[in-house]
Amino acid sequence: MKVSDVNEAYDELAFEPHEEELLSRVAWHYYHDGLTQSEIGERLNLSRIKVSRMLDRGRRMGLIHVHINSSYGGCFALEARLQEIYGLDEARVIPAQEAGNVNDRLAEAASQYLMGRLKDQEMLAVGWGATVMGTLQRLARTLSYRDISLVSLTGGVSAYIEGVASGRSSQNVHLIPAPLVVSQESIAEAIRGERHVVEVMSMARTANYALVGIGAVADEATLIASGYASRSQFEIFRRQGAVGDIIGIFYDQNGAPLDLPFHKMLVGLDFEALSAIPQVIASAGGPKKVEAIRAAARGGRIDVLITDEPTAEAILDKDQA
Amino acid sequence: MKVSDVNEAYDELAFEPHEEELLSRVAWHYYHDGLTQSEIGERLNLSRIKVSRMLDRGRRMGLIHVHINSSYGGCFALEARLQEIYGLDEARVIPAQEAGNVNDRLAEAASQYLMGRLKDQEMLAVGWGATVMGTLQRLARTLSYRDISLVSLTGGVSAYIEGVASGRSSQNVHLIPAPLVVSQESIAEAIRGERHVVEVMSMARTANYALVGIGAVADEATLIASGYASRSQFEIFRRQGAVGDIIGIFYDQNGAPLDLPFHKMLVGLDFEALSAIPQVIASAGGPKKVEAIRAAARGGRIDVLITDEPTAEAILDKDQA
DNA sequence: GCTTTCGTCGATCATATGATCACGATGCGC
DNA sequence: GCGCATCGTGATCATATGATCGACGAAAGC
Repeated sequence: MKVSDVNEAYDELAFEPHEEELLSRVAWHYYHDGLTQSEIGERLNLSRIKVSRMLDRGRRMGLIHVHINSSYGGCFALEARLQEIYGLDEARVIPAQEAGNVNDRLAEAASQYLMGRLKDQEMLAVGWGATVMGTLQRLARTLSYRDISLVSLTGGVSAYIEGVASGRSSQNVHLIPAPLVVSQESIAEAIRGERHVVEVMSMARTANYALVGIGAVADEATLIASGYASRSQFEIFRRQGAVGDIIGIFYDQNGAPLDLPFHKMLVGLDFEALSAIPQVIASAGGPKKVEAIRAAARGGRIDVLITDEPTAEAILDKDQA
Repeated sequence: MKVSDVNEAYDELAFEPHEEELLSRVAWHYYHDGLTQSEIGERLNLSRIKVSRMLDRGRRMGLIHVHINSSYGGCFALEARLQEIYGLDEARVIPAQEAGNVNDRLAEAASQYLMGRLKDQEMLAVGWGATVMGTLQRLARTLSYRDISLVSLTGGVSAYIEGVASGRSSQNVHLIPAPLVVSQESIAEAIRGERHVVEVMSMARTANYALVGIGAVADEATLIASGYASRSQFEIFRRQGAVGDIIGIFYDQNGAPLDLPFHKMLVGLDFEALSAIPQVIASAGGPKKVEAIRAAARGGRIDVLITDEPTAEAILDKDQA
């Protein structure tokens, strides 16, 4: 009775500034002093439930702001927007940072992500690319302790996967024993018809996860550096509307695969098969890849994107319109 | 089994940057997205209890910072320090603000404080001063609805309390029917011996709260403005070490009352009687009063201090040494 | 090499929190 | 002036949280 009287009188005269003071005081006690809501209520002659409601209002009105004191802080908002706009299962954005190679840090992030996600008995299909290689190297230690199978999505993977797989029972590693690209369509067809290749490829279709890189249609592309394609080919691809590639398959700005002779010379899965894998994880970053990543995301080519902060911002900027 | 395996592998490679990322992510989900700890645990393959511990660590390490978006935000830290340093029961600091008279805002804060604190059947003793008057005016509406008794600590109060008390049953208001100061010691003694005065003063001793102002020993003092004292008297008080007054009693920088002839001409309670009241609430602010407030607080003359932000800062600055 | 100590883990339980409900007051429109 | 709607309140209960405990595993020391 007394208490309610007090509160009545209190509220009767409660105008805005006082309201704000009380709210701030409650918030201060709660967040700064670490008092419980009951303790605050006792002190300020408020019911516990009222304190709870005030805190709720304070949070919703933005009076109480929680800042995460970390370079990652700003990244999570980007992740949320990437997930929402492109319908991704998950996005990981690593903070901008001068020190350190971006690709190394992306590989690190990708391996962290996979380590937390891979369960025993599961199978990981890997594509082709520099970031994928880096990720696998970092994953090697974990994989060797665990019952995880590796399978390649394309040819040309053996070059870097063998070192990674060394020391572990080879029965869990299944590679397509061929290059990524061959010189003639007929040869590609022949290789794709090989029993062992067929087996590996059908196994790849059963993988739980696919880890792929995203390539830009730029002269610095790994495909060119490694001799699988030439600059003039890239120039042609670009004129046909190519903005990027995943496992050697070039796609347009909507993420739709192009109809290129080059694709017929690839040894590996096609987009349809790739999409059938439950979760396609792409790790890529850098200014040149912005358009390639955006198109892949828009086209639903990937389920999980791991990139860096400036790239994420650039991608989202383009979709503001 | 599987989950623990994952966690083991996870932690095995857990080095600092990854640690920070995970912590930030947990904090983001918790504070920004409003997920429960269990939900976060599911998503990130962590046990609920571990999420709880990470949040705890994040808070203690300062990774998670809660900001209260209000001008009051900075005041609470000052309040806490005032309470700690001077052993006050409570301190209230109102934010710095250009608009509005400081004394009005102090009176407002004091009345808010009292409204929240006064219970039915309780008695409030009031001293003399401009801020006290303002506070009572604001309290009037509340008091008239409630069973709160008013009593004066000194003479001279009737001048402003009558308007406040108008309309309510006078039986709850007990004033000393005399001026604050008289011209001769003998007159003061005579008044203090009057039956009615004795009664009111003994009633004042039983009050639950005392509300007083703090006066500076400066030419602008209300005591001078109202003709109770002269500038030359103040000059003498100052030379004797006076830094301020409460209910007409001047004290030195340690809050100890001085032995002045002036005190013998006062009609009201002395410091000893004042201190016997459970809670002495002082409301005062402004640059001139810094030293007066500080001395009163140091000397334990008051239990609750209501002041403004710049004054609180100035007071505390002086005690940094 | 074995033990000891430390730190971390998850299980359990007490507590803190917030969702829901029903009530009473206030203010509005008829 | 009288319902009616709306809001804010506290009571009750389900859930979320964090404190405590024992156990395990890793690193350090004998």
